[in-house]
Amino acid sequence: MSLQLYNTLTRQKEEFKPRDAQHVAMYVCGPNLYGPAHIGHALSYITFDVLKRYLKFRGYGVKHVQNFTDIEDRIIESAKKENTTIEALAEKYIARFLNEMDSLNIQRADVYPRATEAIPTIIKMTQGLIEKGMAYELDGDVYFRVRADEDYGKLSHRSLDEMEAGARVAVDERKYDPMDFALWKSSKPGEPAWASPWGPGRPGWHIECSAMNLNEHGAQIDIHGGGQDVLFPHHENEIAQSESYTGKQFSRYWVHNALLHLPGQDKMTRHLGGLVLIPEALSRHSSDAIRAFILGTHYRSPLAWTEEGVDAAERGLERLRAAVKDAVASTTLDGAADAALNQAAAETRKKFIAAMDDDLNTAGALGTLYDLARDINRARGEGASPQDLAPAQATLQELAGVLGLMLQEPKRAVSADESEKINALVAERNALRAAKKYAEADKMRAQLTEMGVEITDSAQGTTWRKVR
RNA sequence: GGCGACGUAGCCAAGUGGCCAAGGCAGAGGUCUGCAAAACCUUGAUCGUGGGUCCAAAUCCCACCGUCGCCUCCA
Repeated sequence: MSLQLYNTLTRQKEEFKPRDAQHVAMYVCGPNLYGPAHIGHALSYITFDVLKRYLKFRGYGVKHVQNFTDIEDRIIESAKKENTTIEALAEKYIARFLNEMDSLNIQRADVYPRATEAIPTIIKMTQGLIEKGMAYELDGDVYFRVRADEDYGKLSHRSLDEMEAGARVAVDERKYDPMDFALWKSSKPGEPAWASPWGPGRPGWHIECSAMNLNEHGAQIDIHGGGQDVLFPHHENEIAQSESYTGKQFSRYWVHNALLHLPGQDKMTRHLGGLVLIPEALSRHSSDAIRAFILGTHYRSPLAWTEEGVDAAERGLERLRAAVKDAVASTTLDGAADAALNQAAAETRKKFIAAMDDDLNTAGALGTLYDLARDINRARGEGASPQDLAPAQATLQELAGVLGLMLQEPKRAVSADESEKINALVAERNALRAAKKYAEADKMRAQLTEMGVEITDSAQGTTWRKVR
């Protein structure tokens, strides 16, 4: 079997075949930089991070391009509100965005082009579209002529007539068709502007992605991704522009993730409010837990963000983390038991791949990891040595890594002073235990718990960690 | 109005024609441990409702009920 991906263009799962058998050109729509990212963005970028990790796991080289939209009406608005420039605003949110994505263990894209750096290509494409009769100028604005594009609507599967019947947008009477959209917008005095054949202006919202794709990937790409909310009009318009300009099929596969919302509310999006920002989420949960929570549901199903849900994912993760810890027994399994464990690991790998091949069934894939974790933990209980467990543990760690899970104990930073103090208290308690003064020892446990220190006694001694 | 999705155990969620309907959380009982924690073992569902097709349906078809997304800026 090979990877099957749901393609929005054809509305079905298709076998994934990149143009080049070895390399995949992937473009994922990046954020508009008018404000901070939220966990809805996290969901989308985690989804495509897993897609990329899986493609690499399957042996492909991947060139991943993700844009930053750093010029757009809302950015101008936000800059005005914050009394700063669009450049400064963009820099601020780019730094913050990259930092937050790193915290979520999302691998960085290979290139992060910015709309403002693609202006020459944008102008070139706009001009080319005018020359082909696919676009027209009106008082310094340039519009794409949707009626000239015979397959306009093929991605979102709607016809112009249908859309116009239900249109909720105010109609600009100057345009040939109400659905014609701006490639170039003339700017008003005081607004950021670039020189163009049509006078000073700025790019429309959709053309930048077409231009950046052309710059970074060329005319054709394999995968174009984004949230379902940008399917229409953004991606529809991107196809229209790019294919009209190059005369070639733009992207072979279109992948869209469903949206995240809060219980009982609409999708999370910045202009509606009701946001959970990423630092807020990370202050309460590990990045593994956030990822496991998100990946526990298929990427094309909508997901309600709940603190309880993420907490549940965190508790489940503990078993996975326990499974990759060292064995302490000095004995070894007998040959049959050891072979059975290795067999279980091989089975897990197969099932994991089968699940991921099926349109990234991360929930199913995650399930196979829990099964393997149980096998490992059981073997450890039966006296497996570190050498016995190592191969299965390596498999678990590797497959978890495909989902971007690190399986490390979340630890709170502890100062040297504090550490010394805790060590002293733990030693004191152990002295009491050695003297069988258990009541007093338990009082000390309570005291440590009060301090946010969790202690664990075992035959090998007492370990502790700061949990809050 | 147009297009589309979904309804599986207390909660989350895989499975889309045929082995006992994955897995996680929570709950109950147990093993281990001075205690605790962890880990492990045991334990729960005729798959929204009503019809139909089929030797066989959670899985296909129809109807109904309910929830939701997109059609406007948005990951």
